[in-house]
Amino acid sequence: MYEVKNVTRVSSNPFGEFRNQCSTTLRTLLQEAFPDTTLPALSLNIPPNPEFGELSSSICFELSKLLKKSPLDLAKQIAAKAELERSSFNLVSAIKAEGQGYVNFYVNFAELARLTVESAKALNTDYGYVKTERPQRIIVEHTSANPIHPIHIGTSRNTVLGDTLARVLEARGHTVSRHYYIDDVGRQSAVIAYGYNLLGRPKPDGKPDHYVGAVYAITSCLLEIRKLKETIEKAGSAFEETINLKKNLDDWVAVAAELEQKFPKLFNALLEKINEDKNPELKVSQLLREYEEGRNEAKKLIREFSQLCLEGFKQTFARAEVSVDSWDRESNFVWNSDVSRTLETLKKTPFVVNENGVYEFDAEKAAQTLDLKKVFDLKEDQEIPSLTLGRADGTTLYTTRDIPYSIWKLKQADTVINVIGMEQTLSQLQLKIALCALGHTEKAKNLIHFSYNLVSFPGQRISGRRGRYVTFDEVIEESVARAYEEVSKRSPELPDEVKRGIAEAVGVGAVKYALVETDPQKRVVFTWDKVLNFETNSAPYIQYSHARACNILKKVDYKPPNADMSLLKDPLERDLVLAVARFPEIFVDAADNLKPNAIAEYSNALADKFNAFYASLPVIKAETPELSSARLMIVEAVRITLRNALKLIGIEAPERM
RNA sequence: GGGCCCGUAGCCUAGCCAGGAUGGGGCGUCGGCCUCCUAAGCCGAUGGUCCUGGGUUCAAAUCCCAGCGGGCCCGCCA
Repeated sequence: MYEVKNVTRVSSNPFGEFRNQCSTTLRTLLQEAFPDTTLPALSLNIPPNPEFGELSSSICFELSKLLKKSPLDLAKQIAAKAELERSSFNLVSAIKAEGQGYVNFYVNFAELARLTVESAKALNTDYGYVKTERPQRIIVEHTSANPIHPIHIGTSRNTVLGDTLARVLEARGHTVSRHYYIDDVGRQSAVIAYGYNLLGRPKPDGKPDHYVGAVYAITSCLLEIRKLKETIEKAGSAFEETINLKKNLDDWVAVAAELEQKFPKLFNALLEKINEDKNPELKVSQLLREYEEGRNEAKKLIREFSQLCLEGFKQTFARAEVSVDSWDRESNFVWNSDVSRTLETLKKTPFVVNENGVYEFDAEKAAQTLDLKKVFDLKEDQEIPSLTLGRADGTTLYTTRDIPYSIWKLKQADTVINVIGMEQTLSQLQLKIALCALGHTEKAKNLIHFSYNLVSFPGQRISGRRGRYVTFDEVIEESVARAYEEVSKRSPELPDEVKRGIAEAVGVGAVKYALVETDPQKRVVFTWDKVLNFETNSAPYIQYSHARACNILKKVDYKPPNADMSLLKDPLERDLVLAVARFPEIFVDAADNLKPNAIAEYSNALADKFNAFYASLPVIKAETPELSSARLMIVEAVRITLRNALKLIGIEAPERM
C-alpha cells in the first residue's frame, strides 16, 4: 500500500496512508517501550476535535491495567520517543500525549493535502474506489417485483438500495451481476391472467405496467369480494366469525369503490365479465396449474401480460438509470424440472414429512440435526417454524421454487446478495436451512439476505392488491417537474433542452437520494416533502455544490497548476481536504459492510464542507496567485470526489444548474 | 404466545457491528449575509432523561440482562 520512508506521489487511499504510518509508528514505539508486554489490538480513532490531532489511540488506558501505571504516564513515555520514529514518516508531523492518556497523531497537512489532490487528479474517475485484494463474483438480486403492478415507491427502495450496492461492489473491484427474478408462477399471476383474458387481451392504453396494475387490483378485488360473500353465505349468520368476514368484506367493498372511481371503464368491464362466470376461483387455480405444467395456452397468456408489465419496468429502470444483467424467469425453473428434482431430493432427507397430503419441511429439526443455529446466528432455544413445500393440488410454492433458483445463482457466484424486504426474514432463513439440508451448507453461507424496512405512508399501508400505491414513475415525474421549474427560475438563459437535461438529473437524483439516505433497517415514512427536498441533505444540494466547483474551474479555464499546498492555513481548507482524503476509507467501509447509506451521508458532509469553504474563501480572487492555485487544486479534488460519490448512488453530477 | 427490527431535541437523522475526550447533521423557530467564483448557498442563536432500569468496564448512545413503546413475521400468499 505505501512504502515507509518513501514519498508516494499518488495513493488510492491518502488518509489510509497517514493511518498506516501512525499505526506502524505506534506499534514500533510500543514494542520499544514495553518489549515484554503482549500488546492488545491497535485501533486509531478520529478524535472529536481537531485540537487533538487527526488520529488518536487510547491504547494506554488498556495498558495501564497490565503495567500498573497511569495512562497519561504511559502516553508520555511513548510520545517522548516519538520524535525519532516520526522523522521517517512524511505524513506525521507530531505525536503528543494528551487528555487523560491519549496518544494523538498530528498530520503533516501540506504533505497530506498534496498527496490527496494529486491522487484525486491522477486517479480521477477512479478516485476513492479502492480495489479489494480478494475480488469475488457477486450476484445482487434486487427489485424482483412481481409483474402484476407497477414499481411503487415501497419497492423502489429495494431498487435503489440494490443498484447502489451493485455499483459500490463493482467499484470495489468485484465482478457484479445484477439479477431480476421474475415471479411469474404464483397465484397472483394467475389472477391477473384470468382478468386480462376476460377483457380479451387488449393492448394497454398508457404505460403497460400501470395498465397491468389496474387490471390486477380490480380483478383481485372482485374475486375477493365474491369469495367473501360465498363464505359468509355458507357460514350462515349464527357464527361469530362472520363478523370478521363481514368487516373484511366492507373493507374490500370500499376498495372496489376506490378502484371504480379511478378506472371506471376497466372496472365495469371486469365486473360484468366476472359476474358471468360461475366459478372464477376454479378458473384461476386451473390457470395456475396449467402454467406450471407448461401448457401452451396458459404459457402464452401469462407470458404475454407479464412481458407487458416488464416492458413497463424496463422503461422505469431506464429513466432511473438502473441496469439489470439477467432477467430470470421463475417459470423456467419449474419447466426444466429443477423445482421437482429439488423437491424429490429434499423429500429423501429426514426433515420432510407428509401432513394431510402436503409436504412440510421441518426447518427446526434440520437446524438442530445439522447444528445450523450457530451458523446462522440464532438462539439455540429458538424454534424455527416449518415450511410448507407445495399445495395439495401438486402446484409449487414460492419459497420452494426459490431453492433451485438459489442453487443456480450460487453456482455462478461466490456471494449472492438478495435484496428483499425484512418481512421475508423467516422464509429467507428457511430457504438457507433447506439448502443446508440438501448438502449445500457452504454455499448457503454465501447467501446474504440484505433486508430493508418498509416504506409506509402516514395514513395507510401500501397495497398492490388494493391498488393503493404511489408509483415510482409518478414520484420521479413530479420531482423532475419541480426541478425543471427550479432550473428555469435560476438559469433562464439556458436552452430548454439543457434545462430538461439538468432537471432530469436533479429530479431523479432527489428521489434516489431520499430512498438511500436512511439506514435500511429503519422505516421510511413517505412524504412528498422528503422526496422533493432540494435543500441541505439532498441530492440537489450535493449536485449544486458540484456545479459550483465546476463553475469555478470553468471560469479560470482550469489547468492543473503545480501548487504549494503549505499555503493552506484556514481550518475550512483543512476540513475540506481531510474530507476528500477520507473518501476512500468511507468507500471501503460502505462496500465491505454493505452500507449504501454511508455514501449518501458522506456526500452530504463533503458538500457541507465545500459550501462553507466556498462562502468564505475566494478561490479565483485569493490574496495571492499561489494561494489561488492551491485552492484550485482543492476545488478540483472536491469536484472529482463529489462526482465519484454520487456516481455510486447512481446520481448524475451536472456541471451547471 | 414466540422470533426479528427500530427507539437519539417539536419532527427527521449520523454515530452502535470493531466502547474512548464537550453526542454530529438537517427540518422548524428566531436573527443576520448577495456592488465579490451560482443565495438549490453561508453564518449565528434555539433546542438532548441518547426509551427505562440494572450490569460489565478506568471509560457505555455503543457491549450484556430485564422491562416499556412502535413495526414486521410465524399462510397450501409472495
